[in-house]
Amino acid sequence: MSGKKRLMTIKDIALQTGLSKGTVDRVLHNRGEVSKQSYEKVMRYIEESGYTPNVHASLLASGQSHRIAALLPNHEPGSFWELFQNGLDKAEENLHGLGLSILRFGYDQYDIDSFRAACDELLASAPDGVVTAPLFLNDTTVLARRLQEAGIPYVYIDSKLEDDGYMAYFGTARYQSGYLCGYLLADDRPVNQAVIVRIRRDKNRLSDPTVTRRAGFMDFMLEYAPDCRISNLFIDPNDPEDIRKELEAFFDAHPDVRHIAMFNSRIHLIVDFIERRGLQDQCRIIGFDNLASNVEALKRGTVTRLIAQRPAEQVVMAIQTLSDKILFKKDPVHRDHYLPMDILTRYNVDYY
Amino acid sequence: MSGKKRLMTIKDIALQTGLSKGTVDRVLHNRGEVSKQSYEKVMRYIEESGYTPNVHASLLASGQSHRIAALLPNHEPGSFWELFQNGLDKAEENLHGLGLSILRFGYDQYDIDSFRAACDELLASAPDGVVTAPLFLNDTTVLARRLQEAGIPYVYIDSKLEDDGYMAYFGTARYQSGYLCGYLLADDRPVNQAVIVRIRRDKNRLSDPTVTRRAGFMDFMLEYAPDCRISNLFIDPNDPEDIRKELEAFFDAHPDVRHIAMFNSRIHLIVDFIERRGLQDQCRIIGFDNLASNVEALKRGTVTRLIAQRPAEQVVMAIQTLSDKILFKKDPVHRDHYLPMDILTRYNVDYY
DNA sequence: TTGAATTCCGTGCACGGGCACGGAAAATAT
DNA sequence: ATATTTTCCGTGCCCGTGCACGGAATTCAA
Repeated sequence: MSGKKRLMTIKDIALQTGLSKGTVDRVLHNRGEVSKQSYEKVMRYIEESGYTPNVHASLLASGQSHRIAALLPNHEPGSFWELFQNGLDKAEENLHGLGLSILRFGYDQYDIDSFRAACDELLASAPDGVVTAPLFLNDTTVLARRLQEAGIPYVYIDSKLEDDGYMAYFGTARYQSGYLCGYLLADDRPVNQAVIVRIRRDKNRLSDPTVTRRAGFMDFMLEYAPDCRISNLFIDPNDPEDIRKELEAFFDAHPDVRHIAMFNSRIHLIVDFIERRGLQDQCRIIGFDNLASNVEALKRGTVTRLIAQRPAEQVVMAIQTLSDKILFKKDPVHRDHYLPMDILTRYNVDYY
Repeated sequence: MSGKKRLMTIKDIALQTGLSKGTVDRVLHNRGEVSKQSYEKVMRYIEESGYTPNVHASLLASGQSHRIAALLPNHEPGSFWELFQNGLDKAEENLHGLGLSILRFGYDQYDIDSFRAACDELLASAPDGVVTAPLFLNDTTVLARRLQEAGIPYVYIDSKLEDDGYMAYFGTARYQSGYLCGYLLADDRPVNQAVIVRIRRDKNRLSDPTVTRRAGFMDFMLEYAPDCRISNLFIDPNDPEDIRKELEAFFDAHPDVRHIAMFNSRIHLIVDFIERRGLQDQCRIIGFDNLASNVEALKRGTVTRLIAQRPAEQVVMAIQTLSDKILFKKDPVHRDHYLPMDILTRYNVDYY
């Protein structure tokens, strides 16, 4: 039922080289206090015998439980960040029993002080690895520097900073996702008018992930439908009445617009209006991210396509990368990982 | 750097219950020779303390290296089955050092004798788990029975048999993928004529994975475009001349057909003809699976959409499931796993 | 030449759990 | 009552690696 092939051990190496396992161990871990000839004898034997240390024994002997910290915005139910929490849950399952646990640190994504507090908490907990999504650019840079100083590996998800110390990044290609959005919106048909619905922002210090998408979108349209008139419509996500009024005003003024795109995860905010006005069968509407409310609208047919970016998978892969590093000292082959942009329709969304 | 929180051990349980670790161990493994009251005392304590055995210690003490067998058709370069081999390679990385290895058994998918020989080889190697894609239905059933008798867990990928013994299945929903194919082909536009390109088969004993897809496709068309005339065109995949002739004859007879679908992975077989005839900009062509040659045609714009079914991921997840079972005795929560049907366009295919 | 510092290396315990062995206590037989 | 079986349980070694400790061999200083 189990393997006949007993793997090579440190003791075997010791026997073969005429040294003790203590010495072999010092060689394996570059811990010095070994003569040059002993060092080379061991190294040579290891090379040609292809010895691999037994992970279980190693972990058992050296490790207690390690901890990975996740620093993400608080996840209101049905929000974008909740999708990431699902990934955390899934990742935790796999870690269970490997002596790894996850510490979660949350903050209010609109309150920079709460973010700073969370950073302090995180550092105080002295984790063995960190996964985070950079929202506050400056303060995340500060955090990154402090993590580097402490020698704690950290992984970015969703978006990344260009500091030089992060171990890996998992996310999607922003520009290309906007380009794709244009492709799906136009869909090989002529488009004369389109509208982009945007969030009205007070100039806070948050990075705006949609600018790059918008750029990709505009470039596609420039190339494919240079004469298309593209309007920008601003709404307040927290004020349904404002949303209704803005949309109403817009569609009264532009009754022929049949193409709508939104570059954040809030496409669900406009479906109510669309359905009430009876536009759902005539409009082509593209949004991002598979929030429950977005998916509902997609299945009803009001939203035409959703572009999703595998948030849970980002988290799972990030944690996987960290645990490889922490437990097995394995470094990732690539640093930047651009995950697929999934195209969701009403007929395949159930399988995501 | 590492955890303060020392996890609970068997010794702790022994101390708390006033028994020895030997007894606790007997309880944990249902090995009998324990009085009812001792058994319950231990069980109760375990319940309320949430004890989890240390996987590493357990594996170190009990296990040598285990092996997982993969039984798949030989993978000619650029073929459908090569995508699965990529998954095997990826899975092998993760297993390295966990005391798990993969044994690969190949066979000629058109030669049932080679399949039988591979089965015998596989069984002779006495693996701890098996992953396979059922092509020869009857003979896979035989294999399944023999594996059950030997107590070896096995996982299906790509498609599954309805025997009761498999541990898990990873694949896509066939019918729905065909339905989706129809949706993408019609794409909210009226369709009067369409053609399905099929492989001319001699009646061999292979299961035909495309029948179910075809059913889904037809049902979609029936609902959405009941008046559409759908032709079936048969080609010999190994005879380029035959392909050319058949297509030519068809399009001479039906010059207005602009919608083409193919339910196997061979859509690349027809792109040559399409491009030579200059139809690429007028046709809507939907195919399956991201073979290199298919992806090329997609990026050139000849193929409109590809529906892919994550073959590598199927393998990775199957092996993951098996190793969880073998190493940690963890059973999968669900048995059947329907993976997403990815919609590939020229603008997102690079990220898969 | 002797003592001290340095370099190098072997021994042995620990990690947490699996499991064989043997022995004490209880139950049954004689 | 003792002998014999059965039931139950504790002890101790093993898995392969990490690492502290102490000691031998060598070098250097005096």
